[in-house]
Amino acid sequence: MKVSYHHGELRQALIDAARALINERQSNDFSLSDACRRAGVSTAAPYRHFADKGQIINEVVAQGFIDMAHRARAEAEVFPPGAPERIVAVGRVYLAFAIGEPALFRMMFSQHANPAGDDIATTTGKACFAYVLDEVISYCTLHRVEGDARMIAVQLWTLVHGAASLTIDGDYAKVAPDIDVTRMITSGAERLLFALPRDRDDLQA
Amino acid sequence: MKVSYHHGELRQALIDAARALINERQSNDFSLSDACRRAGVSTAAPYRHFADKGQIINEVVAQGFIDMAHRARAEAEVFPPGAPERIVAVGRVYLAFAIGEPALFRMMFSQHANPAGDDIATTTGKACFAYVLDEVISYCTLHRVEGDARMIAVQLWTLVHGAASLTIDGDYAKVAPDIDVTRMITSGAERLLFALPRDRDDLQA
DNA sequence: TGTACATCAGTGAACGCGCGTTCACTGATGTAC
DNA sequence: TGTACATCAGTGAACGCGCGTTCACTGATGTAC
Repeated sequence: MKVSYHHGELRQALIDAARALINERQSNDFSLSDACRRAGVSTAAPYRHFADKGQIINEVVAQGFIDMAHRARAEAEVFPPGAPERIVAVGRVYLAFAIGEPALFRMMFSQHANPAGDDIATTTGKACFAYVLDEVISYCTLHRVEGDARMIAVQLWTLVHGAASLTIDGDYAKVAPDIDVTRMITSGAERLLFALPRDRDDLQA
Repeated sequence: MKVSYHHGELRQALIDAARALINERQSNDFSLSDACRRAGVSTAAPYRHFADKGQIINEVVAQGFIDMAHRARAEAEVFPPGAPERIVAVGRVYLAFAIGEPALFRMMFSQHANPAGDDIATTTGKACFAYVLDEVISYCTLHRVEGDARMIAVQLWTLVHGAASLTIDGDYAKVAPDIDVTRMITSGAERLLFALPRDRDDLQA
């Protein structure tokens, strides 16, 4: 029930509406007018709170990163530092986030940073990525995993990110519909983390 | 020089124009009118060759897949069957394609297939993915690589795809600007292909 | 506690814009005889 | 080889649409005295 002329929480309401629209339409080109309709205000109202549409998108992306990092942390911190389950938890949250809000996920990862790189979306994105990498690096350090910990962390991130992308874009379904994505990631992560390289000629071109 | 009233190659010219615009604007929402301008025809002309804008997009995506598969094949077939360089070549082409035409790459992989899945974009996409997987599977089979060849193939695909995505979206730059993507992929691929699992408790949750 | 008033957060109408698509048309092309 | 004519591949003007944004405005809120 609308009880007063002033909305009170319009800023956040518009961000929420935009996020909902992005997810419903599975597309990043939601319209600001739609978001206003959903929030129950006129199309001019947003300009009290945002400079333009782009700023709302930035805010939505930023909140996405905050949510994702928050969920990952919450799931990981159940386990003690160094527990392998922490890495599994982070990966699971990453994949679940992509499946839960695919269009938002795509937007989060395809914002080309402004040159300065100091907008809210870039900042929160960096923090989120850094956390993901840190979990793996901590694990590697604690367990003296062989190899460059930072590179292994990037490899795990890349594997999970690729799996999330190919899943939500329906590409696995086209050519490997039977694949169990979680199992695929887990087995890949094991090999990346724990593998002893065989003594053989390698892939170096 | 326009020599005749009839264009002659308008169909392909429009596809080319659309592809060029997609790449120039780094965005999938190019306008059909722009493509017409570029091809030097009126905005009504496309409707002699295509039902609607969507059909042009499908065609662009399909040609993208055909190009990518063609290039990968060309680079791979320089080496004899079973050579590890074949896999490297396919991965290199995959990454180079993404870097060369990032917006097209994104469109290719985020077309949600129509329910029937029988449009040209889906068909060529399947063929392209299948070829990528087959290269790895053949290698694994020939060299009796330990583990499920199909799963390893999907893991390599996923790793390369993730790397391509994170590269073109500028995400590595945010948090690991020093990473050498090619080296990261190569080292990851080696571990995925040649690793002997260590005897230890694993990541199974 | 009451009141005057500055500030704030909305309204609703309008704008210019570029879009995808349709329409009746016209000039070029290819073919049958 | 020449001609009549059906077909084809364009034109250019117009359409309706929804968009992001601006504008002058108004009603609600909060505060100083």
